[in-house]
Amino acid sequence: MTVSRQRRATLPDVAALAGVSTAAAGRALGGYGSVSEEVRQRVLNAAEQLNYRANRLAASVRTGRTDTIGVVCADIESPFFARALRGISDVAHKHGFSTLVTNSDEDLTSERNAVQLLLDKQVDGIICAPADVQQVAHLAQAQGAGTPVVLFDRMSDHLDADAVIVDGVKAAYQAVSRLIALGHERIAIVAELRQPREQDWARFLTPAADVSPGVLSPSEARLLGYLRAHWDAGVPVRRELVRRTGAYDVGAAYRQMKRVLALKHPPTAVFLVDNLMTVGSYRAIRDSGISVPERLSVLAFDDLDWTVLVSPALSVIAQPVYEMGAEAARQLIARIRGGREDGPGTTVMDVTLIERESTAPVVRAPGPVLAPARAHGRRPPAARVAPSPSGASPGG
Amino acid sequence: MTVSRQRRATLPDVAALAGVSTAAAGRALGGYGSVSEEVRQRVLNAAEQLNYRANRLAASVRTGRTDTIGVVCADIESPFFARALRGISDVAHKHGFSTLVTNSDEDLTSERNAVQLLLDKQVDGIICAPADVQQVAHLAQAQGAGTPVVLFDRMSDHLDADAVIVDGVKAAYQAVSRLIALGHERIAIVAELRQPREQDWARFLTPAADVSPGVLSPSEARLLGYLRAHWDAGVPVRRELVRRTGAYDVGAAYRQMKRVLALKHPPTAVFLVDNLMTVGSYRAIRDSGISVPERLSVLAFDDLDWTVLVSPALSVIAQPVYEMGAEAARQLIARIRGGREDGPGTTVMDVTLIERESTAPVVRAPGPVLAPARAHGRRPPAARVAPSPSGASPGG
DNA sequence: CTGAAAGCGCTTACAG
DNA sequence: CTGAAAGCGCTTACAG
Repeated sequence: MTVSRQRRATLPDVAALAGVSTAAAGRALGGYGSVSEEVRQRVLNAAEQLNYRANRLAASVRTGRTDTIGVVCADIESPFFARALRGISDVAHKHGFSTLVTNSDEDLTSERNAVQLLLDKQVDGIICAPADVQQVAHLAQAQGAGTPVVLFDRMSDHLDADAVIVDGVKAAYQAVSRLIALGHERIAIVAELRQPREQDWARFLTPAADVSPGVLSPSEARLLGYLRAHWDAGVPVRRELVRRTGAYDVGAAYRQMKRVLALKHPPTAVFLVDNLMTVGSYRAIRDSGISVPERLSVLAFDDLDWTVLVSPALSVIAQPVYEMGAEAARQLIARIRGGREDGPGTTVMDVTLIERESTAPVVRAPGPVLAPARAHGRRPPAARVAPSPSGASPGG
Repeated sequence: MTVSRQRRATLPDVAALAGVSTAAAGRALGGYGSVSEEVRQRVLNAAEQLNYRANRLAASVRTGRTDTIGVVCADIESPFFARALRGISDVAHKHGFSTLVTNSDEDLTSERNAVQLLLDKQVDGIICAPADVQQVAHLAQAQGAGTPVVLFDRMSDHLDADAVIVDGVKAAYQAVSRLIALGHERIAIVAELRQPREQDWARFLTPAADVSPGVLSPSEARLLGYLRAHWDAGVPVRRELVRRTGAYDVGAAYRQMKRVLALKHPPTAVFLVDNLMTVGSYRAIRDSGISVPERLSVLAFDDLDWTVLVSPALSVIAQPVYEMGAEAARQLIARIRGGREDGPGTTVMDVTLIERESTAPVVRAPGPVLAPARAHGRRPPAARVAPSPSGASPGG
């Protein structure tokens, strides 16, 4: 079954049928310049008859605008970016822009290629969640060539651009402080922390250190908040409770969580730093048969579909993900339109700590912490005890 | 801080610097036609010096190709489409195509606009999950204008196009038959079923009816499989157990599930037809405090991150989502490249029934089915009993 | 292999 | 308001 591919009608076709010049036809259809009502009607009729649709590419070549926003996600499959994307595209559409979405998979080379592709396709501006906050020369170059850039979820000291973020340090600080207030002193953290940067951790360990958020990846920021919450509460940080996966990888999170639970002195609480870490770690917790929150309090970054479906429901730090995307789009469009005279700025959005059922006051563990797998959630709840007054960690 | 926007170098700029014609420069950089090695080098050097990047838009205007695939998702936020999108874009990139992603939100008007936008942007082909399998004239028109279309997740008798789908009738039949084999006779189903089509259901109710999959939406296909499994097993279909939400809406699924659980003769099993229905319904089940699988077996369509995180782990019908996306992209690219002589065809992918912990043999319910909310998962497991030999539904 | 010219389908000054 | 012409930045026949 062969479909006859009749050539698409072009502007000259319409103009000829309407008996006017191409220029007039373009003006009538494109909403620029001025035309008499009579010509407009003739052209509109002709266009309809020919089923005419303007070739936006051709127009873009001429005008230099594409009415398109390029987006570089770090992981398009994660609920975080999926939701943010919706915020971005809702705002974009409202303003007559479409979005061209790419994915870096947290890989710098992929990100550079993605940015290049967007630039080649002449997007009017770029929203990017940079894979590496230290390596952003390609973004600076885009800016230099006249394509505005808005950073999303991560900011960088090496780029003078608008950014829409959450204060990861503060959010983690709030989360971990809450756990400490519940009496926990052995709090594990599972985080990506791609770059080891152990030397920087040492620097972070100096309470007075002034660390710019623009040199921290999201997971580093959250680690810093974790550390600061400990210092401020006078709770020592246990190195073995800080678990680095090295990548945004569910399996790695699973393994790190398993490992930390198998310690002679296991944690009584855990802070999971993003949704991938949460999925992997939570699976490990479930497989280990540890009862939550009796033996282990769990607090996770990012609210997800399923956080209320598990038993007990997960306590979380919720980010305003949709709104973050929407705001990034708004800022970018303002730059594209040239309506902003001010220099680049950073917009910090607020998070919300939602306490559900997975966090509870610490309880003295009398026996072994491991229980048979699958028994999880079927045992009677352990008696809840007030936080132990002393700061001593439970005896081995 | 003003960034100096120096004009981007163009092909004539490069040609001038290299001391050759624009045509030669284009050939050297574009990989078409032939150039001497010496010219190539001079041009490459010049391009590098000027930081030249070809304007792909301009090239597209000339060639009529954009190396871009348009995608119309029904819900970009759902894990199903997010994963499929990855399959699509992985294959697309491998073949030198990028993707332009739009979203219909299951709305026909949005879909028409999206398709129009993609066409205006001159995409080389379109992958679409049509919101309405009956209303696809806009897609036929795209095909007529020479833009190939591949249907994804849903096929239509009204469009002669390639399609990549799962056999929803068969998959649901398999799922529900399994529940029946476990002794369940009161099996609820929660499904979108936007159009009431009650008259068609009546037709479906005739076992012999030959229903073409191309006239069914995914949820209708799954309903049909549900019905057929009942007939073939000689189990009567209870109208009150067929719950229609009318939209892909988590809240509506929650309400329908609540309602069916509140029936005097509640179901002993439930089949959840897609991931949104599952999230909403599962929340209702949890809030109702019904113990799974003791009082209610749960079987859901689509495997998700969290299906193994809840207690008990959910039994599911898993679709090969990534592979479905990849295959759709492969087929579309083959059409674009013109390498296919055969007519359009439908590719049906296999699903897998994964039995985990949420499905079990039916048990006679001695007392009331409702238990206090939140008690869920904390009670000792009910004794498991073999399926009752008679087909009688439990007494009220 | 190479270049001058035309052309893709639009929009934009520029006269009238 | 209207049209003839030039131009956006490429690629494509067409001669040489």
